[in-house]
Amino acid sequence: MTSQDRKLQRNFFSRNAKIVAQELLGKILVRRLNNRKLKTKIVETEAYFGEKDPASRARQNGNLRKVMEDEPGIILVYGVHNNWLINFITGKEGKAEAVLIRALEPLNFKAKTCGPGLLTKALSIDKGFHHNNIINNKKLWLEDTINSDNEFEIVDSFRVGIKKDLPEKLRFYIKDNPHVSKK
DNA sequence: TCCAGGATGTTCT
DNA sequence: GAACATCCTGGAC
Repeated sequence: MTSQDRKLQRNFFSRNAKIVAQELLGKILVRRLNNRKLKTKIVETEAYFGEKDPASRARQNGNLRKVMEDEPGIILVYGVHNNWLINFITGKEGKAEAVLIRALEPLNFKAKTCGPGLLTKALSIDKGFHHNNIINNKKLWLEDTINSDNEFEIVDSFRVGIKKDLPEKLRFYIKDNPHVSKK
């Protein structure tokens, strides 16, 4: 199996954000920085729905919603509280769904990645990645897990740090992982 | 009680 | 439409 085979393709993202959020857990996020590859494992995600989600800024920001309605696999970088947050567009076009990456586990380097703002700093992800494609990207992409490294338990809960939340559990994380921002 | 981080809200271009 | 500053919440000491 080549590295290309393990890359997550567009059909992975073209499903409901809630499903994609759960299946992204344990996947490998690779960031090519300078001359090395920084590998991280996704340990915490949240699903967002731009249209009816009171927590989503895409609700009032027309530009963000436009991106969320774009095709699945698009990277959405969003500035908040002087930090950058990274999302992946999911669902069918025009659906305005996205998955927020909240926490990562660094595999071959050390960094503080227990939070959406911290992980973007650790990987040098900024506004330059906005509206790029995760599927065909030279600097940032996702890979499926190589072997049976998928032995973990997924926990669902309500989202964190949000003023107005939906009455749904849209936050997912790997149980007992030390890099999750909150238990 | 203090420090750090975070899908908020406002302002500038 | 995009950038920034402030406020609020959660975790650490």
